[in-house]
Amino acid sequence: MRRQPRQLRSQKRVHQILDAAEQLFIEEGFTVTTTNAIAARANVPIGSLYQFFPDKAAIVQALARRYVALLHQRFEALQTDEALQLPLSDYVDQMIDLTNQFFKEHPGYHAIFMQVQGRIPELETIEAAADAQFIQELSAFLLRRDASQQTHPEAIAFVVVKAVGTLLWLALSQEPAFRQQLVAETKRLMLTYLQSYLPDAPCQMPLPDDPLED
Amino acid sequence: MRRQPRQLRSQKRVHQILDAAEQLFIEEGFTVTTTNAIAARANVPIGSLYQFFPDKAAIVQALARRYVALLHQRFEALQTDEALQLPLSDYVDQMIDLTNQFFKEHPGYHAIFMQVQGRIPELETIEAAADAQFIQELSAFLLRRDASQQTHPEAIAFVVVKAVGTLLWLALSQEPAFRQQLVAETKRLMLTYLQSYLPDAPCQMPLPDDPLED
Amino acid sequence: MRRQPRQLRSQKRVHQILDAAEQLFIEEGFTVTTTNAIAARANVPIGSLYQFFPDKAAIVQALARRYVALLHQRFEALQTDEALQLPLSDYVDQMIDLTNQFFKEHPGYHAIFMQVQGRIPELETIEAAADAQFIQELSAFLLRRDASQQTHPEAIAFVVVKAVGTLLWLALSQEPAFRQQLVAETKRLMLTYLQSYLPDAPCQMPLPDDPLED
Amino acid sequence: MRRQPRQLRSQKRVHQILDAAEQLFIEEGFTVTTTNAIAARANVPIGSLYQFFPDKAAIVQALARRYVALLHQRFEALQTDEALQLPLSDYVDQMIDLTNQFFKEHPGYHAIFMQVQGRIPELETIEAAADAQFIQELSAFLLRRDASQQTHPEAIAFVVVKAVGTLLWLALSQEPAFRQQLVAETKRLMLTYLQSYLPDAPCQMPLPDDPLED
DNA sequence: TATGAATGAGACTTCATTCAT
DNA sequence: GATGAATGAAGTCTCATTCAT
Repeated sequence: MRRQPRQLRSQKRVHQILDAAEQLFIEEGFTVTTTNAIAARANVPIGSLYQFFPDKAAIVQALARRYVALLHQRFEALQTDEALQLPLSDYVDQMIDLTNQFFKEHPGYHAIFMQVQGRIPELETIEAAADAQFIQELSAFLLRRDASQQTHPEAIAFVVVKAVGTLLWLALSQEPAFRQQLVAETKRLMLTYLQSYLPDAPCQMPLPDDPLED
Repeated sequence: MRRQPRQLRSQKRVHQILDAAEQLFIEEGFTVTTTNAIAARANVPIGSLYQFFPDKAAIVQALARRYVALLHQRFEALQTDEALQLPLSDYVDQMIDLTNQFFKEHPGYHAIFMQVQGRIPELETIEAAADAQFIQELSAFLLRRDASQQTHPEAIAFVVVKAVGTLLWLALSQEPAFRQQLVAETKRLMLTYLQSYLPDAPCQMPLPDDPLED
Repeated sequence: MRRQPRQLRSQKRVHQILDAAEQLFIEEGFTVTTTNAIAARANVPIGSLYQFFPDKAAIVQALARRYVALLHQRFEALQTDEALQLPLSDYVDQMIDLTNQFFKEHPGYHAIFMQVQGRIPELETIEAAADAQFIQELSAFLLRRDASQQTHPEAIAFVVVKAVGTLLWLALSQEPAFRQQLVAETKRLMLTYLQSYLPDAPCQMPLPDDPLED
Repeated sequence: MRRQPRQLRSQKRVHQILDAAEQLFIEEGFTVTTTNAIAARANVPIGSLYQFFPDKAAIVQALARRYVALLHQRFEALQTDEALQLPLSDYVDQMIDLTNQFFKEHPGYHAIFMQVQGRIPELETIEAAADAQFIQELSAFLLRRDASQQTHPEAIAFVVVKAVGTLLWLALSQEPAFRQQLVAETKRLMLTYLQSYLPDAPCQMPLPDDPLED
């Protein structure tokens, strides 16, 4: 960002811009969305937009950071000492419900990261950093559950983070009934996988019972 | 396509164009790549390009169809009667090796489908049709292995197809050592998941042994 | 024309081309119509088209000449000795009915001459020559009716030819009822005008009675 | 228009663009004239041109509206109560002189309307509305002069408006001497025609005396 | 500091015409 | 002579960014 917005009005403007950009990126796509369109939707003069953001890329970056901070904040709440006591299936349930909820609330998250693929190096960096943090936390968590055998917790965490992310995101655009099935299957996918590494977990694996979802 | 290339030379030209487009889409991204750049890279006059493709979108579509046909052809070779006799772990190994191999050979596959997200409706259709076919075949295959309990094979197949696709694609851009771990973990992910539905398979799940990779 | 078509098939082709061009110029306009479209509509290879016509302009010119010859041929039939004996009102009636009929049969006539305005010098020449001939014949005809006073028959004939041409052409695209009124008014316009120069004509000028028209 | 030019400089720019377009349309024709050429002639960057006009068609439309407004303004000044007292021949003289003067000053008027025939629907609408207004005013005026017999003043007004428009426009491109004759003949054409509907006017119709013209 | 009109390189696409087959 | 694939100059229009006000 070009200028740190100290005044209240400025901070509001930055938020307006990011919200407008988010909407337009979702509705129209990143490339198609013009900076003038963002400014117009945000009710902010284009000149002011460029006072806060040096270029279009900076807007996506700020948006990405906002997403990452938000998701991370929610995710952290799950990696507590109490969570260590939960049955693995409960932990998986909560993690996936949390992620699913986040995607429902922020459909721009993946949309942006996918569309901008490889065109804004800084974005890759942000994504990589965010992933690294998730993976780091998740693998630490797994080690705390069972430090005995795991030789490569980063790969495991990577698989968990990315598979969950993708499946839940794709589920979003499916018919409601199918989407529920997909969410349930994602949970089962993760549970069976993690169970294979955490043998203390109970072996019974009931068929999913399609719990009601809002 | 505007004109069906009947002569040999024309068919070669169409391939040149698609190859050039593939390279550039991977190197630069879809939006940034210009039709003139594609024509230049293909050593084909821009006018000739437009004789075969009505617009830029048609090029990605042709590329997508080419990918889908190729991948499907390989995939089909796996869904044989003999494959039904294989241990599940061998089947999963082969499926994932095959997909991994395809992605290594055609790094444009996912790149294109991800980048063009939502901007070319026809492309969504092609992707949806391809997915539907994979999912259909995979779920039919799973049913033939064990028709007893499965209530929603489409959701299972969806999860398998999409998770494998994403993880292997992401693995591609990782360091070789880590990539090998990811491929192995993807196999384990799929195997534990499918085993939970096909209980006839043996329960022993050895730790991955990081096989050498080229 | 590049080559005189001697063979029967060639002559047929030239006609096909002109007919196709006529249709397309009327339907789409001169500029928008491509030579390839003309060839396609005429079921003639584009290469053959260019064997007969050196360029697009040559096609319009040939078309123009075809129109002019046809209209002139009809017009000549009116400038006879017997027509000299007719009451002026009958002569005007016939001339206007003839022109109206021609425009109905050949809606491309004016369409082409108006649209190409100033872009093909040769076309101007053709039009000027055609006009000159009409004006010449008409003024000769008027002189034969009454040579006593007329000092500038060319101006009179110009006014007659152009006013009739424009009004009937515009009438073509009006609602049938209004078009009939316009044709009748055009007759009255010409009759009153010519009567003022040919005083032997009867003075009674009945209101038009809207004769039925097909 | 895309943006209403509020500042004085912007309004000047719009006028520059319209003036440049007018010149080029007259000199080269509508289709041949490029938007870049218009911008260059107007000394305005092409981007600025597109700030005011969404596309090439919009430029002709604006031009057409400018013409129509101007001509109508002049024409209105003629349809006064005093004009009702004028001898018909004076009224016709003034109307035709006015139109002739307008065409001399704005040779683009008819040029544009004729060349664009049928390619820009909005232009047809503008022309039709303008014609309707002229015809409406003229027929109202004629009715006020003599309401007794006229059964279809719209057709009469149509004939007057279109015949005068065409003849004076064609006269423009003739040699001066012949042009004067044509203008005089146009007056006579109109006078004899209208006299046949307004019998109170004197019957004497002197031969035109070729008044000097600038 | 705030504004938004101005800028122009460059994208996509067309089509009259040629010429190798 | 007949064909139609090949050609590329040129047209329309966009949009990220600046800078005078």
